[in-house]
Amino acid sequence: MVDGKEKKNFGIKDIARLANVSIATVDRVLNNRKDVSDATRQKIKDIIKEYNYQPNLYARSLSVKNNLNFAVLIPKTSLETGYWQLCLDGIEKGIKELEPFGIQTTVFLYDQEDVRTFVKVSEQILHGNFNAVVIAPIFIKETEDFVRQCHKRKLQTIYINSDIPSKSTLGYIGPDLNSTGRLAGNLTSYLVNPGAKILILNVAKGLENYKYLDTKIEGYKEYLHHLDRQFEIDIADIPYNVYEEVERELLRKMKTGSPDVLFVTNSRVSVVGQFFYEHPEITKPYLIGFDFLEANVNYLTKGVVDFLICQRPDKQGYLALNYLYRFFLLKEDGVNFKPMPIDIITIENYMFYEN
Amino acid sequence: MVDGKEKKNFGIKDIARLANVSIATVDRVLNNRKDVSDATRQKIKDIIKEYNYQPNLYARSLSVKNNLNFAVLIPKTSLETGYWQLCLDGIEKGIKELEPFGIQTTVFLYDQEDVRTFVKVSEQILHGNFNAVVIAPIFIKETEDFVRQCHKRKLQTIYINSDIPSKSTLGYIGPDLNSTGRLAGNLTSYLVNPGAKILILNVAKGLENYKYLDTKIEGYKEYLHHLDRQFEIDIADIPYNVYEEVERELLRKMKTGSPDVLFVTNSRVSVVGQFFYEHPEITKPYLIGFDFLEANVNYLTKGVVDFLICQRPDKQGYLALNYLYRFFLLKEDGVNFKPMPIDIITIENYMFYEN
DNA sequence: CTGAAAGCGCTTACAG
DNA sequence: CTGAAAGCGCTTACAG
Repeated sequence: MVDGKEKKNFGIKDIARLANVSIATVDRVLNNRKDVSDATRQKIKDIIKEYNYQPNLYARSLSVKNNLNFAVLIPKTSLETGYWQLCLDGIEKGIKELEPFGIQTTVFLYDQEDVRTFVKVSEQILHGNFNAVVIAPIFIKETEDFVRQCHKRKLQTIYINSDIPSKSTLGYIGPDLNSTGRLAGNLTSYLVNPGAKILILNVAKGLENYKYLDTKIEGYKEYLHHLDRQFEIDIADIPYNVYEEVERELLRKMKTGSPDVLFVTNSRVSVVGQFFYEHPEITKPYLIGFDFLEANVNYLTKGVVDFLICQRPDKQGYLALNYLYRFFLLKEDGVNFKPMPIDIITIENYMFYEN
Repeated sequence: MVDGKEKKNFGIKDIARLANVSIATVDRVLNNRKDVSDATRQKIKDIIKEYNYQPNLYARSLSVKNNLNFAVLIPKTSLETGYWQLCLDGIEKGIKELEPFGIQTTVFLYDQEDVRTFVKVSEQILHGNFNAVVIAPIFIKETEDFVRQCHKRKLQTIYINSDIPSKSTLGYIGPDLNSTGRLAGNLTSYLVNPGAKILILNVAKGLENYKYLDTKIEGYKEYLHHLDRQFEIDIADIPYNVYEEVERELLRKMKTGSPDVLFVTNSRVSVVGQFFYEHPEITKPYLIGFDFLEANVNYLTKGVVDFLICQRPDKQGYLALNYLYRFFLLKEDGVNFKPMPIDIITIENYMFYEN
């Protein structure tokens, strides 16, 4: 090495030299440990400030023998709700990034149609040796019980995807559901004339977290009512997993005066898309729905779905792990509420989404 | 440390032990250096595969004495085009992340209204000791000259924000301009009836990179013509920096039959917003423009601007630095073309954008 | 073709 | 209250 004159980063050694102490003492000051006299502490702090010292996080990570274990508790993907796969993708990306820091993350999946599976895996987590758990709540009461147990055992918790009343220790990362509904209302308002017929389709009967869609619907209605344009708003509840039921309901609705806009409150918009694709004789209303799932994008490209509102489920999971990392390793504070961006996807920008 | 049983990461030492060689030899294989017999090389490769060895990038970064110097060459922010500040924000974020890796990045700003400033700083870069330069091209010819000089000196180049015909070595990260225009056309199509009057406002006369807006306009017209709905499309070129000119032109246009949609081809939509805000007596058409600038968002919240199409300028700069890091440190390949997401922002989702 | 040793910037017992 | 030394997982001259 004869590069000689190259500037090294200003590091802990330099501080020690300038302060006439050992690096161990500098380390004590940096990490706010005790056992340092006020005089030396102040001297070192001054030097840190003067030279604008920035710790090398990679060196820190390399030397610290962290033993962190994180758990992730989310629903498993089903055919009907490919949504959770996206969430898992982001989580897996996060897991890979944390591995080099010596952080082990274990994913636990539960069946969102079977509360017993939730209880079962949540107990596994309690008996495992975890420092924190990322939770996507579906079963409100059981999640509350679980979180209470976690806190007893000093297990940090953080919610993603949907918030519930009883608080986690580190907050919530996910969409603001009311705003999500309002945005759908906003888009709707550009599509129709005063007095238009609007049909809200809740293709969610049978899903446990069904209730949380109400917040979206409220936001939607609230926005439209506020415009005061005499819209005729109707709502239909349909089982989430039976195409025939959707078909029957839609055929019925279409007979009694076709709506101008169909607002599907969740990712099941592809089923509605399928209906209009298979019934080309029926004039298609504008169609708005949620989530960047393959089936949904498929009907978007066919021109059947007009707008998809998306909330980056992958980013939620990724960010949650990232926050845990920062909380434990960088000692930063928790989040409390991190609203995700709400994206509008059409046939002309879907191809650039999320890369 | 008496944690004893905790699993260490499987590392270079373990490979060395299993292969009965020294860690130096393992390193040679890992980094594809020569001076290793085929037999040992194969043995080591097998072990790497079998145990799915993942190098600790932070250890690597810590040990490697990299001497990388990057340059960034972008326009400086002006009152009229706060856009470049956003770009700079992302670049500064990237710079901070690269610092712990011992990478020094220097930002050079030029005046997009004065080509001499571009020539001047680009020469500084050539005489500095840089390994790569991130360029936001405005002056086509001068950029081409500069890039040619860079390549002579083995300086890697990468474009952001807008692409130009003569190639950089590492590609382009930015929006696809034609698609951006098409998306605006797509939104327009939802707002109007057949035969509607549409006015394209090119508030860019006097800007050097004026021409590149043509690509957007082409995409816009192309999309609308394709719909075959007898739209009446008009276009107006207006100086980019004089409100009075915008006012005069708009007053004139409004007299000869008010358009239904105004499409402003760049970030100057706030000036048009200002016009309608100051002329409440005039019926406002739908208003579509570009970029998440404070002034634009301001008129979005006032309900004057309807849609802002945004291309994450901060992310471009950040990604460009990230790619350089990966190219030099992780030895990954270049990009060639990385289209940015194209976002649609309205009064109901702007508050969650980009956090 | 191969290995022993030093070093990257930090943290962590341990000894005083 | 303080410091010397070992170690995190890699890379890099240097010696053979």
